[in-house]
Amino acid sequence: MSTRTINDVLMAGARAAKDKKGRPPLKHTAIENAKKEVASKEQEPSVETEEFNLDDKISELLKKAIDFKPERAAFWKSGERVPFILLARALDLIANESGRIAITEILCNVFRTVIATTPDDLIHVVYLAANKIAPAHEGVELGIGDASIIKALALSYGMKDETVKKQFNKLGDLGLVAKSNRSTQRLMVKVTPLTVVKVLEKFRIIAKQSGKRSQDAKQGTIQELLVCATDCEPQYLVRLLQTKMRIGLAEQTVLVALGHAMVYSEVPPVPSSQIQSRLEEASKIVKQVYSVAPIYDKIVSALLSAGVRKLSDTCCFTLGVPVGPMLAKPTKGVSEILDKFQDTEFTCEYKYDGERAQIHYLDNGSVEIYSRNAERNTGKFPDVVDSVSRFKKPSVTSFVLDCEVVAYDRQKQKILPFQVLSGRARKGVTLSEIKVSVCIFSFDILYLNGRQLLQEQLKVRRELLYDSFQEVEGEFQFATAITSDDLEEIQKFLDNAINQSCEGLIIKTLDRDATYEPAKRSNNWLKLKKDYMDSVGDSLDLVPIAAFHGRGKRTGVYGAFLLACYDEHNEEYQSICKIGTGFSEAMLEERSASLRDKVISAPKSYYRYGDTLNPDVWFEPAEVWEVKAADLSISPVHRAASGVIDPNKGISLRFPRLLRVREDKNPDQATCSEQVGEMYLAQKINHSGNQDEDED
DNA sequence: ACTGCCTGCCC
DNA sequence: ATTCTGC
DNA sequence: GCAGAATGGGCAGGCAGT
Repeated sequence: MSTRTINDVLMAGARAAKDKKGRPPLKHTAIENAKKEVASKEQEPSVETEEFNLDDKISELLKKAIDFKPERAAFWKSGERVPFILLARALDLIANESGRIAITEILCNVFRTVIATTPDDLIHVVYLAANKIAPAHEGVELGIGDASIIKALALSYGMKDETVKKQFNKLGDLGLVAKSNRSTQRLMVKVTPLTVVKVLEKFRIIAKQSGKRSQDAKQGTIQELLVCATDCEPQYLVRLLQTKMRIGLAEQTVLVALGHAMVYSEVPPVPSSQIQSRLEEASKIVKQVYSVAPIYDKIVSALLSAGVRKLSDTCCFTLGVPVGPMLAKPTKGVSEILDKFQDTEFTCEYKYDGERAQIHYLDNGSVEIYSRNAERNTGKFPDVVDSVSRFKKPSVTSFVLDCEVVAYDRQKQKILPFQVLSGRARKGVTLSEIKVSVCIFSFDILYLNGRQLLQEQLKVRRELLYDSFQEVEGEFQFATAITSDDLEEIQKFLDNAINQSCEGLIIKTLDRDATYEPAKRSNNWLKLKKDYMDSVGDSLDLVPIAAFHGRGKRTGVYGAFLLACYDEHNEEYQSICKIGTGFSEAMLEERSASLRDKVISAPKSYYRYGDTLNPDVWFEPAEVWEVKAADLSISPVHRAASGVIDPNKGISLRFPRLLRVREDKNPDQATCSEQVGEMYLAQKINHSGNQDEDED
């Protein structure tokens, strides 16, 4: 690193054009040339070739796909590495668009340009656009968060950490912090322009850096990138590092744009009469393929060599590679379910409170376990791996099971709370040192003995599941299920589920629209939890006593608040949770405005809270908000009802969200500590064996 | 060796 | 996880 | 209804500082 700096040779003209609209922008040579030159804003580089103006090139990306000509947008020679500035500028264009169609077209034009010039770089552009550095199951992580980026920015721009933090609070985005500080740097030394390959390479280096002084090393690598970054590059480098693009572009749109780009890149061109249907077909194919084969390297190389229509042949489900798990949509009650599944046969299953596990059993006898987010969890569950031989029938030679892994007390034959499961070690676990036993509750099968089952109806899949595996008490069980369309029966089943420490129900069609739809929240699966239902579940009246500055689209208002219950005995407010969801934008504005008048310079002496919380502002106790939660938990940081349940620890809320403001209540009428304690004890989950049946 | 902060990942 | 919002 | 972007509690594990 050290002496390299901003590439003014390349970008001065671009800035001139952007900053001062009246004046014609300067012209420039191609990048190869520019990087050999010593910078001088007025100078016309001496050697060779095509001149271009970056703004003109980039503005090509805004053209409708039909009118877009990749060669007009390209400003590097075919075969040369794609400059990162292409992507950064495209992201900047996308940031100014709100419609998904427009965003998709811009990205599609980027992909087409790369395909037409340097197809070898398409994979890198796709990775960066998707804001990934490797397939999820490979477990490659940057290990960089806001704190590290703040330090790196401070180092790069010669500022104090505190100054960066201040700007972060004001601007609500570290990318914008980078942007605003970059422009003050005008160092006149040559620099190598960033390429997409280089950026992705550095990101992967950051991921690999570990061990002693690795934080410094990572920050050094970030600095190397920032030093080479010009124009809007620092902003988007930082956003990529944060894994928060905040421009309305994410994976689904990348997949669509990629599919579209392949259609437009076909030779000979697709006749315009067919374009529309081919675009829809292509995006559908790419999305579908990605959901069963989430490896961009394979997809992109298959696309480039055989085209989008052959993608499904070349690139399909593989044992050992995680499939996107099917998800469910929230519903507010049994009647909504009957409504949605009117004339369709459906089944209800317990929704277990554990973690999703997709278990792959390969023909060679090896096992892989993947999380809901496609992380490889095999090393965390050696006990599950070990039990495969006990729960699979001998005829089974390969499978993929969809399950929930739940902490389980084998003595009492009872499900244990989620918090117990999360206490398990995660890396390099060996059978002998396991402290928390688990039971697998299986509810679906996606693959069996060489046969893919995704396209089969649930009725068929479930038969195969029941036939091919055997329950082993406390180790492997089938999810409890009933098939009924009777409202009361389902209601009762839901109550049973709750009584047996489950979260609620999952409801699924059996015959129609009952294929396995990877990674989609389809209407086929619904979830029903008590706390989704109006006037059911735990709701509390709590007092906002502090807040945190909002980020991104919440810049300028508070993004989250610290809530407290009231302890009448000690006349103090005890923190119980933070809250940041459930607010409409208008409501958040209102509450932020209202509470800004209640800001105090230090927390009240009668506030009890974890000292690691560190809110940005404290408030006078002034308002009462009704908040809903799924559960109450023993908290390591919050202080609510401290001493009531646990001598030292307080209670907190799981999944807190705002319901409404209680204009009718004063802060001292908030839910009190005793009530919080009672609510905690009332949870079925705490009845650890000695209480069989309560009420009705 | 202990502790606290940070990050990623479960929900 | 939950929730809201623009398209 | 999709896709994206705000935000929650809480845990283990890695690293830095003492």
